[in-house]
Amino acid sequence: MTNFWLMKAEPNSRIVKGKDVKFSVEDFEAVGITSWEGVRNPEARNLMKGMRVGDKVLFYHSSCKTPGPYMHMEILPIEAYPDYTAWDPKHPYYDPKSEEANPKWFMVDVKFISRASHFVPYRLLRQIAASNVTLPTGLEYLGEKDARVVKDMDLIRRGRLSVQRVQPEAWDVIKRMTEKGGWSEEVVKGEKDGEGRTTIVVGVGGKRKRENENETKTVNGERGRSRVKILNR
DNA sequence: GCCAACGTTGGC
DNA sequence: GCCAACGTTGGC
Repeated sequence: MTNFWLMKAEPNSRIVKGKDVKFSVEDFEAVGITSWEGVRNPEARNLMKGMRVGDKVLFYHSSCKTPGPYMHMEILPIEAYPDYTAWDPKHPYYDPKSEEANPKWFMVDVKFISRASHFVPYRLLRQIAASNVTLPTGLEYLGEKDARVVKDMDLIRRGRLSVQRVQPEAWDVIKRMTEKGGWSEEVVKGEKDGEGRTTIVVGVGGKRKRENENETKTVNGERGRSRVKILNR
């Protein structure tokens, strides 16, 4: 049975021990196949150990201007194997506690399959998770159940793990969103208003300039208790 | 740069 | 085994 996952990578340059740890969706597409080294969290490692041939994975852009998942990559026919970068003192991912005789960290190989037609911003997923009744304009093809599925994602509930399990229902929602879109990618951005709340502007069909086709939604800044207020303008 | 969430470390 | 201090993650 196919299982679904999410794995995070950083698309922006960041120098660790003189080496750039950047790995964007463009980098991934260019290289095609890569080992997923550098995971240094026990829970994330254990999840990788449970990955099987053909499992599907969302490739997630993290620590960047517009974070979010891309479709999709696949686990190659090989079990998790020791992450040898942990043994190299000069490597950014060196961990003196991992010995060759008794490796602490493991990795899998993944293959690039395809990029999303519509990139799904994390902020949009948060907005969907926060909207109890009204889904953002342009996303009418999603139902209340879909919103609940998004709300239940580890990505929303926990956030901080770099390898996560994705429920089949959540995979289905993300997949539909990447196929259908309905929002304007360059427009989905968070802005603080005067009261410190985050304002999320969702453009419809890329018509950002036509004011009356847009809605402005204000999400209460408090974590975990988001409320959506529609301020038509 | 800020900071909340959460994991790890180490003294006891 | 407790828990305070500290470090990391990652969206904002």
